[in-house]
Amino acid sequence: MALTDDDPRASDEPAVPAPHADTARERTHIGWRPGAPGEQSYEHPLVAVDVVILTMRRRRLEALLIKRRRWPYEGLRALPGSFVRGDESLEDAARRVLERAAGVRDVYLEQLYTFGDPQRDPRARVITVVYYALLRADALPAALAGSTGVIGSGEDAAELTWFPVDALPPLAFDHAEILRYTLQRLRGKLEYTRIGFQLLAPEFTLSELQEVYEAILSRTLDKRNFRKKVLSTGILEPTAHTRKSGQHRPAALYRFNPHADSGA
Amino acid sequence: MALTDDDPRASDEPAVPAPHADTARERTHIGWRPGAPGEQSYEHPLVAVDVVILTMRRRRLEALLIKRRRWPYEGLRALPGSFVRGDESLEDAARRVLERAAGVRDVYLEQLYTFGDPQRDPRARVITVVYYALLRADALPAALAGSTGVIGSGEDAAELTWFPVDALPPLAFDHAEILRYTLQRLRGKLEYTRIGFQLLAPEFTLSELQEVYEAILSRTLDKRNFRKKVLSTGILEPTAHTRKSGQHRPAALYRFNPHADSGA
DNA sequence: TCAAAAGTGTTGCAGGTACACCCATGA
DNA sequence: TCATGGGTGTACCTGCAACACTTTTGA
Repeated sequence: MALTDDDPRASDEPAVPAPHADTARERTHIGWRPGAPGEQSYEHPLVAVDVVILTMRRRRLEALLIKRRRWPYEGLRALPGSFVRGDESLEDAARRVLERAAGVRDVYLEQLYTFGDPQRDPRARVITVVYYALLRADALPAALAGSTGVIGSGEDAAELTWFPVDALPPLAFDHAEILRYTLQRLRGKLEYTRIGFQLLAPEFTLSELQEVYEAILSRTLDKRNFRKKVLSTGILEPTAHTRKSGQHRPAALYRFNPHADSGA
Repeated sequence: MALTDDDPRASDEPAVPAPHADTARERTHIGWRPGAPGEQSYEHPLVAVDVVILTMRRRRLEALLIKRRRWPYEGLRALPGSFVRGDESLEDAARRVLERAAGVRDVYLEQLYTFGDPQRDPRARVITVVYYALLRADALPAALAGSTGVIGSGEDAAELTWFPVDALPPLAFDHAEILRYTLQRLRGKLEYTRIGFQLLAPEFTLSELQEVYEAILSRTLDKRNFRKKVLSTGILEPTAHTRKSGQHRPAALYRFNPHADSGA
């Protein structure tokens, strides 16, 4: 996790104390009892959500990571996250994280898996329910359009950076495993659902769609077979528009047809 | 959830108090504060695991359910479950539930999904990580070989009953939704993994294997096509044995070959 | 006229589906 | 000899993979 449970847009830390921190606010949190790092003496686990935020940038699939500013794993990158509040659903918590980290709402969001190894967080027993979100690059807020952005300010400023999923930096906690698993799931779902469209603007070229598939599957696809297959499903409808880019032939723009059958 | 966190083989109740119960033991549990039923005033959620325990009985897919003996949903059936202990992983917790409810170890167990609606349990905010387990009917303990068994004794005795998944009784909490989702997942996995074998004894006939597929998919399959397909994958090896049953031709027994490629 | 991406068809193969009859056994 | 489940083969169709050249545009 990375964003606090308490501050609206703020630090990259959940409200679990570092081993020698001992403020009143921190001690109000259950699930942790004073002790050396690594000591296991909790009664009930804490519950967090972490969100793998993915988008297409520069023709690659990239994930949004936050730089940790405290122990443990200080300086490493981590997934944005938060503790789950008492009155919100897990998905609501994930959407809250998503809005704080990426400033977006109404994006594709799906629960991935729940990670609960007792040792996964040296501070406390934290069970994390992981979601992944697919964002359209065209709908990113200006602060995140570049490779690096900052949310919050002053003490609580947190640096957010996009990383290609095939060139990730060292990650905190078990977040490397979580990202591996996310990609595996995404590859599986790509075959029998329509999640690929979630990474594209409402109108897109067939080449752009193919790039999404190639980025997720990390292999190239045959252009003719790809077009044949995707058009034969009937889930695309042509628009009257074209996209001119560079000094070559403009590409026809298509639109996703939500009324076509099957998929998800 | 259904089995307590405290007793080794016991009641169908987690250690969350009924609204007016107020014993010392119950009050030691965090996440709940005194109040009328339905009142939401908790700080941190509790974490439970529930386990969908499935097996093939009488040629049908059946689930093991416990009869609730307390408010809420008294008398209804529920999934066996427990709170997660501080020092055990989620899967360990699921295996503990599995051993208490069904008396089995070393069975196929997989995490399904995490359900966390704030209102899903009227007693407290309980997030449940659901696992599903596939049991071989031939390896069931005697107490569960019949349709109904009892675990624990006296006050804590709990009645466990097998129900066909297509003829379930009214279920407590959101457990009907959980079972629907389990079947959906199982159908999906059946296509591209080998989970079907997890419901069979080490040696089995092709008809038995087909029955497993038909029970999970809830449709009949063509016998010739089914055999052709499953044999062509090379994941079965014939044994020298046959099974005689009734007054007809004995069936050849096959064995799963774990060294064949692909699947899971 | 060149560079760069868009666009387009055919063929072979593998795998899925539909479909009906004989076999081995015990009562 | 009969009833019961075990066991087998062919023909069609669909979907996937391999494969190369022409078109349109702006510079």
